[in-house]
Amino acid sequence: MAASVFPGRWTMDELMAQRVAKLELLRERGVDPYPPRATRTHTAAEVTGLVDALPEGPGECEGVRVQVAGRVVARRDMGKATFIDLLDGSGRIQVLLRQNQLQANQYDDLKLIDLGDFIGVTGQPMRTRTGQPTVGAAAWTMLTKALHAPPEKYHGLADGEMRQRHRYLDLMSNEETRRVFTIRSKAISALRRFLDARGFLEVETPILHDSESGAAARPFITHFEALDEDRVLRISLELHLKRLLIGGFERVYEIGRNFRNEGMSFKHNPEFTMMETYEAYADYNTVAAMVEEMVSSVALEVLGTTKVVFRDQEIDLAPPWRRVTFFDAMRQYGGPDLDVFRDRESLYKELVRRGLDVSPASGYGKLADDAMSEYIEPRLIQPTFLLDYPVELSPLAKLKPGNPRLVERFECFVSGFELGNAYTELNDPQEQRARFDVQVALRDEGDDEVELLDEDFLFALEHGMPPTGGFGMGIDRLVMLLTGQSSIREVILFPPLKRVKE
RNA sequence: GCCCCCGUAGCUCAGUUGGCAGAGCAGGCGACUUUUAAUCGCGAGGCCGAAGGUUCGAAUCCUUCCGGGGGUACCA
Repeated sequence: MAASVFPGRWTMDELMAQRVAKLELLRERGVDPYPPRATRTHTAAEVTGLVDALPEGPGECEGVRVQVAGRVVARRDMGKATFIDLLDGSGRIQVLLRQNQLQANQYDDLKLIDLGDFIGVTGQPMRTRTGQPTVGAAAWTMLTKALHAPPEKYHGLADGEMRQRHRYLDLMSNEETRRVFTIRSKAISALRRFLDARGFLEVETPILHDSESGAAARPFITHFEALDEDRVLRISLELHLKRLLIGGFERVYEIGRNFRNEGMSFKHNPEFTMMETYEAYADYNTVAAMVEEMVSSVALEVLGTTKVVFRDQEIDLAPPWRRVTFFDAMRQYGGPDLDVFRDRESLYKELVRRGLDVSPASGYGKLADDAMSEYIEPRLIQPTFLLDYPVELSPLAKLKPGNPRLVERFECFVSGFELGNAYTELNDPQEQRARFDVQVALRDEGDDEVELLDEDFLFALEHGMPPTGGFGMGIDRLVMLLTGQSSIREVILFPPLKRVKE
């Protein structure tokens, strides 16, 4: 019995038809099922607070009248009394509607209320026999009529595709989903407070870039009609933020979306939220101290503890975090000794001998990175700074004094994945140009995972950037850690999905 | 890109070696003035993701496609 209500858009099924009939009945009586505003004097949590102040046992808040509003999420019809659970932004509150306490036809009209509707209720806070905080209703009003039934009330919405495609249904039916995204929001606020309190200035730099820069990744390409030029969506915030240090800002940060046109996995999403910080007169040691304090204090503020559970392992984010060098960790975890395999050819042969699937086009840096991913990364469960990377892997970081093979760089790892990345930033423009040239040469040899030369950035750098410590952190991954979610898609409200084809 | 798994009522899920399509929740009708996954009674609800094929007979077996998940490759 499918009739089209809105041709070309929906097909009305029986359940929807019943709801539309109720809506039309309301309109026939002159009741607007979508009134322009509602008055609310108390949230669900505030009513609960009032009732908690009552003495033990059943009772009422004498002389107190409240107005609450929310979505109808459960309903228990008892004959001449009906219980309705309302959900608002603060939580649930039970409403008790009794026939002899309501005006005129209001009790009979309860049949016009369906699960999923928003209603407002005026009444007296009370505690029931079973101890449940409740609003004893004197009147109710329809605030918004819902035309579709909500998901199953006990199990919620379980289908993974629907949870992502229709996140609002997931949010309205799953408490855990609301918790995850509340924590996400609070964590980002806490990061801002932490950095603001340290004198960092939050800035916004362009998302549309002339060319990809600041990282090695395939970009999304778009077209700028007014200029008739192609642009790429940024893959990194780095080079613009450094320009601001050159301009004289001493501490800046940006929290924003990066876009990398690459694969998706439990820890990769094509658009992801990155936070980068740059601090003048700091180096990677200063940054490491800040990072461990920042992450642990955010956890403490948002969760009340520095201990989190991720993939069945308890992780303590409290400082100090372990520090180990790239070369030492490689030896410790049974990888190739990079002091022995010092050039591309020997390292390549060694990795092949060890059975790693490596590309003959890769440079030394990429090979070292491959070995790191194999031997080190999965082993770093508790928070760890991996220090001092091969120079070939890090064209934007400053050389480590006394060792021309290494740069002052760390990545921090938790639960076997990378959380952040920091450099003592390279500020020698001639050295920077030479490093870019090496990258270009690598690209010419077939390694396409290299950074592009950015002439405008080099011009800026030639004007002088103070000694600087820079840091980047994947916010989505931080939220995964804080919420215990093992898939990045669970911490992104609207992850990308394929179009549904007819 | 490749491999594996999944898709059944609005939602959550059963469905045996191929033999008439099932339950709970939601929704409808009825009973019930302190329930809270309310309870009880009666009815209703389906193109079994789509299209082909095998078969007397397909939700079930085969092929292709669509969508999702997991792995892997690629990728900071």
